[in-house]
Amino acid sequence: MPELAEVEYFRRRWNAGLGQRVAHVLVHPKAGVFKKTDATTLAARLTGATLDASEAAAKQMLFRATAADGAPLWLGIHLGMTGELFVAPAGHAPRKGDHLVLVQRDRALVFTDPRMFGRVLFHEGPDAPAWWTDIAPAVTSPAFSIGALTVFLARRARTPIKAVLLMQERFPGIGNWMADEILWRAAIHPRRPAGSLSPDETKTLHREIRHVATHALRIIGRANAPTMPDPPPDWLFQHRWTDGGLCPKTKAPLVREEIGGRTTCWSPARQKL
DNA sequence: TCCTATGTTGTATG
DNA sequence: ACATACAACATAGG
Repeated sequence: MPELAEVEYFRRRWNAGLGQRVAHVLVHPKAGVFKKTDATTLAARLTGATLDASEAAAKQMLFRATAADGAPLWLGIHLGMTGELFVAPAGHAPRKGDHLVLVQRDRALVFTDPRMFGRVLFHEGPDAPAWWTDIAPAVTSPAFSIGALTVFLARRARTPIKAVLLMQERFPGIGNWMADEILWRAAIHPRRPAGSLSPDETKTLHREIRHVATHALRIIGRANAPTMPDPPPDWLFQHRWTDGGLCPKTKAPLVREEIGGRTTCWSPARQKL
């Protein structure tokens, strides 16, 4: 489920636990989400630690904590395809798929992920780990310039633009639905080779990447609702999975096909090859 | 039963 | 070394 804005939404769900001590930690150490982490060490070091702050970048979240002995701890979570964070009562009994639970006095912070494409990362030390600092600059930051975009498209010249937009090394946080939303707004066909975009199209693409990211963060990422809000009905998002769905701009039928290994939805009336 | 799924990574090939 | 394409991971729900 989670792309840029959904990750931000889930990150904020754990805000209730910031500034609070972790009384104990429940893990399923053999779960696939701990493939890159020693779950036993993580559980031992987070027990008695205090959660200090959190951030989101790309599709990852970082929770900073201070161990009982004062050491700085860094907990990373990637939600994969089906991961979620939620807050439960302190007595929460972990169910299948609840891979990591930070139990505090007044609540339990739960990471659940049935499909287990998500990952938990852990680091101890004064400096932020590479898995956090190596994340590419946000598409809403000045570093994401038209020049940088142009260079990247040229390098991936023969790949369909849809597949290129999913590359996290340049478009951190963009996922399947955001990529389709961006191309639909920019009126660019998802099969267009990345190297075939004109300077004007590149400029439009750049503008719409920022537009979709900014507004998704505003609508979904900043929401406080207990269930995640959807974008408004004039976004492609609301229509992309409906059989016989119509383009909100042209009212013509939408099309779904696999491009770059992912189901892609577009409006043939406004996105031409 | 069969198909799909808002993601990443390893591997083969050019 | 770099670009490109695709299978594999694991599970639930329609």
